[in-house]
Amino acid sequence: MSVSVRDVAKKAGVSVGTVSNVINNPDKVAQATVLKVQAAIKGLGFIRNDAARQLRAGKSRSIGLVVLAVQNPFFAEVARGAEEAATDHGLTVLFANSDENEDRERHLLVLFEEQRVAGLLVSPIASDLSEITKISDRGTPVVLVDRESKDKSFSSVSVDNVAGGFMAANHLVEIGKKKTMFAGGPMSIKQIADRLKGAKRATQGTGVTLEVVETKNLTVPEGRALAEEILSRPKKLWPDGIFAANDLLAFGIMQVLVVAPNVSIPEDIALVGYDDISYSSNALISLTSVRQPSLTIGAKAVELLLRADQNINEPVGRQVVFQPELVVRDSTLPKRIELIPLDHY
Amino acid sequence: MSVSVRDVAKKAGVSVGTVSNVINNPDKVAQATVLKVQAAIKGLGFIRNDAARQLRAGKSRSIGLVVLAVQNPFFAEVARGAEEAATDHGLTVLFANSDENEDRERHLLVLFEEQRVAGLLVSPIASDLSEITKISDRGTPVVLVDRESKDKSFSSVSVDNVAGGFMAANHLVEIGKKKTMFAGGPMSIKQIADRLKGAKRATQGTGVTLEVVETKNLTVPEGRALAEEILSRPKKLWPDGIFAANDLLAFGIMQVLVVAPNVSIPEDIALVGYDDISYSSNALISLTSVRQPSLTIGAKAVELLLRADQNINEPVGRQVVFQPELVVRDSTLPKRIELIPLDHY
DNA sequence: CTGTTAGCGCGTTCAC
DNA sequence: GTGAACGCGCTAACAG
Repeated sequence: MSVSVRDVAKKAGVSVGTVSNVINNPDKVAQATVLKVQAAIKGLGFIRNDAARQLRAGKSRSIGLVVLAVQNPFFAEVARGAEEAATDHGLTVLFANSDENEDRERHLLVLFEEQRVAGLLVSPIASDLSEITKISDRGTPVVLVDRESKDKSFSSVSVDNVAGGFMAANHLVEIGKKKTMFAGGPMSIKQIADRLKGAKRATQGTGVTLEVVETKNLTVPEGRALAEEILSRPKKLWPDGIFAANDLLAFGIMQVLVVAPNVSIPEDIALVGYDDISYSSNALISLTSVRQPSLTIGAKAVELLLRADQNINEPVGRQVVFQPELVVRDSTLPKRIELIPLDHY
Repeated sequence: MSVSVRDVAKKAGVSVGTVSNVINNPDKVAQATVLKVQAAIKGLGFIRNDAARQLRAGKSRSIGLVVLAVQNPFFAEVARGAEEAATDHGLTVLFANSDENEDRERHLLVLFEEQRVAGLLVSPIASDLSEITKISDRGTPVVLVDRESKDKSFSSVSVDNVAGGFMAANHLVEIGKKKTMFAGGPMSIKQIADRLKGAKRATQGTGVTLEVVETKNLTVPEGRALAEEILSRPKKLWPDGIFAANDLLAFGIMQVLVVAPNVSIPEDIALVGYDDISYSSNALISLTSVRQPSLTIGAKAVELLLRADQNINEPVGRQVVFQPELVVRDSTLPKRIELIPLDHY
């Protein structure tokens, strides 16, 4: 089979203990011996067996990340952030996709627990956290991502969607819009409902109206259908500012409005999206959007994980809630300093 | 620490061997004993230690996938395909991101090799495959993804970019276009150069001209700039069909053409993209594009991996080259049966 | 059918 | 600064 420390020891003419020390505590070994052993390692192509190492250590140096969908740009960035933070601590992040499937999620959690990962970052599907509670009780630190833990039994990192909704709608108010619209749905998704709540708060008592349109989903075609419905109304019933609950929806709306002969963005209708996915800055009319600090979320989650690890006796988790940020672009404010477009793909 | 088979054995009043058999060979154990042991496992919250299991087995049940960028929709789908195929064989896929960074790639490969993964799927950055050759020589099966192995020493799964380029350009010829344009770059990327080669082959000898514009990159802004350059020409110098080397570039072109007052798509200018990313079907004018069978690529890669595993003595790898597929939409053919839009995000 | 036991490859004692 | 021996948790082989 593959070469082991014993083979290396034999070739270098030393004992296995010395080989181990060369790898893990080079300071404790004479320089000449170190070189001899390293040469043997290279020559034999020795790769240490992590299973054996873990078995001895009792823990691995990887952390598991279970997300709903890797293709979602938000989670992709969270993963990136987590990866960077983990690397700083000598850890590696292993991704897995739950695909919004509870069985898959369960399976992956077991898998990671069997691997005795140093910690688990989870954006859970189910509202029922009992499985995850058990894992945590058994000693694997868990941090919830993009979701708060009601009973504070876990640490969590999330974003304030009410604040994000407020920012978006408030921006429309500030640029002088009077008849605004919130578009998004389904309202059963807590994040969406929160964004609406924020929007209502921003318009309340300002004399600005807020028409609420609940959509079936948050896709481009849905946005396009909505925009067509709006254009079919008499012009006096048009909103003058639309807050779409995510960027895809906003793109759909924009596509239709851009080619309509008698509408201009943002003069007639201003448009705000949510998520700030990379396409936002690349749209024909660059889209004002609410940006979630996804990289930071990932990094913070890792940090909480490590903290939990050191300080197991901490009775309750820390709930970190980030504030989103409004990124103003042409769809609400035409005259501005040109930003350098992001080169994503 | 965590509960072990010994604890379970004690609680169930049996020996560790029996516990192991209950987990791995339930048929060999009396029904009553099985139930007793399972109850103990549940009661104690026993989770088997995979490190120990692997140490014994010599191999893990996961396969490693190293891609250039998870956020790239193409790789995201390859990953999905690999995941599904792996699941069918009781394996799990662990992703990691090389981020187009050679050091990171090297690091990840070592990590996976230390884990003694059952196999490795890699879309390598460097043209130098010597590192990967070493890994393969040491016994970990490797399959190259989206890249052919020149010397046939590995198995690989890739897509025929020449054929894809041919399809795209040939489609423009078939719908009666006479002055076509290829846009894309840099040509140092082999995939792009191949697409151009195919496009040339399709136009050659047909009387249709092919103007080649090498772009700096494949982004939306680059496409927009190109479209503006075209519009600034006298109309007689406009191309009547454009083949963009990827969808993002095509979107940029489309955005500008759509709002230009004196151009209509596809009558004046038809547009073909490449990759068929999910946004393609959602564009204002849905985009004709060349689709790579990304799911299938991932699945096939896993299959080759398993085959290599069984049949180590096979001297050379199998090179599987898939043919892409042209998906015709409104940007080249306005009147067609309406397709149901994809609901991605 | 069940119990006992020997390693898998490594890191970590301790003696030297 | 070095080497020999033990054990992490599990599985497989064999003995009962």
